Amino acid sequence: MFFNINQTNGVPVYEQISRQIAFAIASEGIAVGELVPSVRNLSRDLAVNPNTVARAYRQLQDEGILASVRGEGLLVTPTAVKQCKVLRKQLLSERMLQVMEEARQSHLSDDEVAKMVSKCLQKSKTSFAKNRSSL
Amino acid sequence: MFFNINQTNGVPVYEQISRQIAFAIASEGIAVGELVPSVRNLSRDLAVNPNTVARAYRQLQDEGILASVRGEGLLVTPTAVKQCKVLRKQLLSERMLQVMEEARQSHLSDDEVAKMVSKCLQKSKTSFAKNRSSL
Amino acid sequence: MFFNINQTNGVPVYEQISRQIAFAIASEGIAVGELVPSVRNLSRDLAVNPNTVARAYRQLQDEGILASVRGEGLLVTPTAVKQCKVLRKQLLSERMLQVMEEARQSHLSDDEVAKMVSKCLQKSKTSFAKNRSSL
Amino acid sequence: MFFNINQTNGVPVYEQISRQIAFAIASEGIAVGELVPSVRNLSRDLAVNPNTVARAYRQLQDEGILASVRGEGLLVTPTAVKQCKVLRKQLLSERMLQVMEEARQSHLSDDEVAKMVSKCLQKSKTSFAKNRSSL
DNA sequence: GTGGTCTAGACCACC
DNA sequence: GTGGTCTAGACCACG
Repeated sequence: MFFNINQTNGVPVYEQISRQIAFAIASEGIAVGELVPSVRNLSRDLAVNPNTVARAYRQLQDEGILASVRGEGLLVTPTAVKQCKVLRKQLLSERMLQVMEEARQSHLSDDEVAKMVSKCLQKSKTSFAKNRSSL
Repeated sequence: MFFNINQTNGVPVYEQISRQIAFAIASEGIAVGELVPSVRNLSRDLAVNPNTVARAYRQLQDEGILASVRGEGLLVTPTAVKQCKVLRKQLLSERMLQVMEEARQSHLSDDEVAKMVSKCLQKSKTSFAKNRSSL
Repeated sequence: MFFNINQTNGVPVYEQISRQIAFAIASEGIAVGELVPSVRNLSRDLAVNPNTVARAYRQLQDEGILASVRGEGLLVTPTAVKQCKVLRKQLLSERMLQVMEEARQSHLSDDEVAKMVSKCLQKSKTSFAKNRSSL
Repeated sequence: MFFNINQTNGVPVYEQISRQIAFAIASEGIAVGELVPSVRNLSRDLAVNPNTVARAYRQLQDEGILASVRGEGLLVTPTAVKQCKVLRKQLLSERMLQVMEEARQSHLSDDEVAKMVSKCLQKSKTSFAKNRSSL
């Protein structure tokens, strides 16, 4: 599993965590019935406070994506994959739409917007490939 | 001028304002040498606390985009258009890249990402047209 | 408003708080559109940590019962009364049923259970009256 | 003997066990001098960690309700029935009173509370009958 | 070892 | 002043 926490982009850390966990479940990087990393381990790996991880996990529990097993840990519920796939699409397209609308408001021409989009798409592809190969 | 303030999307209101002022300047919706709306008026129009507008203006002054004229108000500096055009590109592509990278991280396929992008682009176009016509 | 926090009965404090806020809304002790007590004030009054109150409030926000207004506080949403009335019935009857089932399991006779119930009902009535008059 | 363990209602499992053992003794479902089920057997039957059963038994030993016989197991002490009857009444009426007080605090009218009580009583009766017949 | 709750206190953003 | 986030660390319950 690979996490990418950015402490300075304004997005709450707990939100980044819960989101990335959900994405991992959606893409079946974490299987149903499996335990997610323990609060303590993950907090150590990400160098964040355990409470922050706990909050992310609590959020996922509230959504029925994780369930706690006493003394064991938190496991992925049977319905989680479906939920996470929906969630992923929602979250991403929500943000994407926001950006696109801001682009429109900026009075850039259609062409310029389109150009910027394809540039960013391309850039993200290469940066993603780079991160991937560095694992 | 048309502003689009969203009180609930997490983006600070003062930043939405300063950004949209800057975009308006970039697209020459507000001309160099012209006065921007007074804090009082704008805050009334946007149904926002005057301090919030004042803060947005202060930020633009700090960046040299606006300058105060005693007893008159705030006017757009000669260098503002250039600065705002740069700023606009920076801000937009920064956010756009962020979103695209998140899309990559979500393990959606290139196709799915591309489809989502074009959908959002399209959607933003229509919603923008709608808002525009309703002015 | 009167709160009754019990630090030692096993029920999480944040849960007691959110529940009692919800009950207050259900009985219209706090009106729609009104602000609930500030985190800092309530935490001081109840002698609990502000984070504990914040957690209770966050839970109510997640349920759509409260909504935050930046720089102002948290207010009761228009749909809250309805939701809280439903919630109240749910929470109470859930607990009540649990107790009744435990009573059954204890192999007490119907008569003995009924007697115990009416005794407790009576007792709660007088204790409630007492608390009420002592306000 | 029939146990009814609920892993998810917040009540510690070991307490559910010790309580139900005590109730069984109170109603003479387990006779004085008899051995209670072995930790190993009971933990298997209840699908619970042996430590959890051991803890429940330890608690009952501490209260003098069970006593260990080397090489044999744990037996019900002569004073147990009396103690358990007292305990049962205490535990049940304590919880029941708690619920009733919460009902009062919720500002439901006497009538509504009474209605809810009788409903739950009824419901518990039928659910108990059902469980009983399914043994 | 696991998660859950709570405290104390810092810092930020907004009004 | 308001809520929101995060850290640090304690204690509990459970396995």
